[in-house]
Amino acid sequence: MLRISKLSDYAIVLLCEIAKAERGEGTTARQLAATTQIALPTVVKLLKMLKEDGVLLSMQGRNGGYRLARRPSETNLAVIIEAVEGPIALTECMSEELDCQIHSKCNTRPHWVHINAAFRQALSVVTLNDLTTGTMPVPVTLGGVRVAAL
Amino acid sequence: MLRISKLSDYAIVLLCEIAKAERGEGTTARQLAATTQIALPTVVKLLKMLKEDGVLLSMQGRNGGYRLARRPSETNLAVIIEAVEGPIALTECMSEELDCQIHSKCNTRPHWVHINAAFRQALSVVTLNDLTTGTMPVPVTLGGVRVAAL
DNA sequence: TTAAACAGTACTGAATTGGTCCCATTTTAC
DNA sequence: GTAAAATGGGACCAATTCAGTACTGTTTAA
Ligand code: FES
Ligand code: FES
Repeated sequence: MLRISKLSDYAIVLLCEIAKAERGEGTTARQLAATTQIALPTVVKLLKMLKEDGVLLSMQGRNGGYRLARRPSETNLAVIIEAVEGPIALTECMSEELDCQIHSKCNTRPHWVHINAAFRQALSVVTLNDLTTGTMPVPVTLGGVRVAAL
Repeated sequence: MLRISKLSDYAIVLLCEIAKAERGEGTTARQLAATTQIALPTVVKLLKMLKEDGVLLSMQGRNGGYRLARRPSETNLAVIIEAVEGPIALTECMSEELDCQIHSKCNTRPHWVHINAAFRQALSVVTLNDLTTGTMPVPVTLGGVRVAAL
């Protein structure tokens, strides 16, 4: 099927919510669970991951909570998805130094490197700011031909 | 992890092999299993899928086998992957008409449509011909900035 | 001192994926 | 005419990955 995981999807929703609340102050896991309808344990798990990867900052203790580590305009989808799912590597041989005996003399690898980069770039141009304010997508061209559908 | 499935990877390998053998004539599942080292039942399964989606033509009977339905230069990665994994839909709501209650007022959808299109395009510019002859990737630009890494 | 928050880790059940098996049908060689 | 070699079409099982839960500890401020 080739889709991003549910957890990544949730993470994006959570971060949008945090970005909105940012006008005031930090947000707690409990509040986020309430407003997004995502189960609290799941919210907690995701916020931990995002913190770990430097997307969020956390404050412990009584009046603690989470805040964005960077501005909404500097927090993009590629970073978010990588925080939840790990590095974007469309094929096995892109992430690990595997043997790859099947591809006899690998003509395919350079193409995958390229596809991988294009995909990551497409993700990275979309920021939290775009998602919360409704900015339109950046035009994309491939081989000189405009791509962006719709 | 966000990667294409092993089966898609195998399918690409198989098709490269068929494309190479095409100089002569069609190829059988048994031959492909032998040359690619992929287990015969798996090869059979994949060839069926590719046939079903119109990527391959099949001939039954004693001297039967498989051939490409179109020229190598007209058979691209997007089509191959879609034959094996189904339509490219990075988020759930892109394929099914689901309710999507979580995203309050969906600002995200247009961006996903865009990312999806960019990704599919990146896949579709790579053809079997490129993979077997070692053509270099087409340049990609995003918002005017050249992307293609390496 | 206590309550509310994050930190870390381990575990379980569900869903998807990868891989196998079986039998039917078609075609050709002998 | 018959047997062999190929595809056609299911159903099926095993292994991995993913999603979700639970528990226990640490920090901070009222
Ligand atoms: S896929 Fe890794 S070398 Fe070909
Ligand atoms: S993701 Fe489907 S409408 Fe937002």
